[in-house]
Amino acid sequence: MPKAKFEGIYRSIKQKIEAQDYPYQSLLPSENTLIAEYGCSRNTVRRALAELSDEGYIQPIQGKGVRVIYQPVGKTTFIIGGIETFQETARRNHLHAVTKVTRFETVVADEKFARESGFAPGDELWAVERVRYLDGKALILDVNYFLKEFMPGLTPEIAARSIYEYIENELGMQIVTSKRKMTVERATIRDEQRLDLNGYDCVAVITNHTFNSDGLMFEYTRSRHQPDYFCFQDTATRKK
Amino acid sequence: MPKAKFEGIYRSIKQKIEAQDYPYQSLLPSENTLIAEYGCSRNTVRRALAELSDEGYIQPIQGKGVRVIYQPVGKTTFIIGGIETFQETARRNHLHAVTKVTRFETVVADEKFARESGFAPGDELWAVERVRYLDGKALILDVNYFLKEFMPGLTPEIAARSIYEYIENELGMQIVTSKRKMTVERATIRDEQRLDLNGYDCVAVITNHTFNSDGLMFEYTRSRHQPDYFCFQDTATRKK
DNA sequence: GCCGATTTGTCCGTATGTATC
DNA sequence: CGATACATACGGACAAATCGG
Repeated sequence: MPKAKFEGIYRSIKQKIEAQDYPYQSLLPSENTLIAEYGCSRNTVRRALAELSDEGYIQPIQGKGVRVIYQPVGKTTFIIGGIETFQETARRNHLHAVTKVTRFETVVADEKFARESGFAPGDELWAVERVRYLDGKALILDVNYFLKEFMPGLTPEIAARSIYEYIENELGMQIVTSKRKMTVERATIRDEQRLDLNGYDCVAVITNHTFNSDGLMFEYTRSRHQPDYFCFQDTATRKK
Repeated sequence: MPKAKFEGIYRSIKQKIEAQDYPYQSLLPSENTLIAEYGCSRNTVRRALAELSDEGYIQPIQGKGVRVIYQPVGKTTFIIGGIETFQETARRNHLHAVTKVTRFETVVADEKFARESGFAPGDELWAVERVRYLDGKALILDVNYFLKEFMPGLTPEIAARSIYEYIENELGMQIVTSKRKMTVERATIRDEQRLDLNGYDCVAVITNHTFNSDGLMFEYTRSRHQPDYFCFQDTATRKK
């Protein structure tokens, strides 16, 4: 059940677009029509539309209407967008997921690592290395660093299950913002040892800074992906 | 000069954050303070803040304030984010850019290509292949398809300069939304012929669907990047 | 633990500007 | 030119979260 009104409207319209009830290239009902339909103010409708516009579902055209630009994606694509846990991603793609913890220890950030990661020198961190398997193939090598102070009770067993679930359900901490960088790097010896590289000499690397609901960075992660199952989606809008 | 009021406020605050006038981890002045400072309504301030939040500059905390989570990026990073022309990217990174057109012809979308690209079967398209050089190294192989009907006057000379400039300045057409997919693919024979791969056997591939201000898809592009200078940035916020 | 002040989150109604047809 | 549709802006109201006394 959506808490906010605009969210319900957002979901309703989104669903109709995905069901192609509002088909690709068609114009949505006008804002005034939607106001009448949902019994709300103009601002509330516009808020829902803004969200859909951000996600690349629609594009408003001043004086004309709101065009649907959503097209259903091919079912084979493996999407790593938004902030999603490994488990969520696996489930959505109907794949069997296994996680193996290959390192679990405490480290202290030195000057150099602080600059790289964004932590402060002297911060005590959990260093966790995990290999992710999908359908028996080792595809992702994750190296996470967590501020120890925020999760003193972390264990290898939790790391093998889902750290995010632990953070959100056990600790009641909310993950809000995630800043990511995507690059391609040559595979290291360690990549070759840990991953099924399938002949590739490169990996896709996602570097991640995660902030909790207090605006504090508590996680720094580098994920190294075997290229076959890696896909990253994005929508950008150009500033006027 | 910003047309809209909220945009001026957005830029002002953004600048202060980048100058670390509002430093990392600090709280912004409260909305009421900003209202007084900029002489505007609450909605207008909030609109500016929403934009900054989307871009990962700030994170609002209900009941507490708005935390700055922006940290200046290292100067070596080469960012290909937003919708930016090749020239804009080169200029921002102080690199000398050259473009060579290696293919320029008309094609008609068949059934298969229509499914891949999102064009309609039978659409007449410009097919343009270009190699991008930065500081003398061939780093990017672009293959663009444009709806011919929208740009009948396209020439190889324009393609060698800047097609986006032509579209926006000459044709007065506005580019609004761009949907992108990022993957990593094994380098092809053609990649090896055209690019300075520096020993890599992979390329980063960005697949792009571009919509104009009428919400019509008029461009489909696949850009193949040599890994060394490739970086893609993104900010995600988790839904409640 | 409670209360009140502060701060952000949501929603409403209205007015005016601008682009399209 | 007028009607319609989206864009911007204002002001007000109440809810929800935080924090200090």
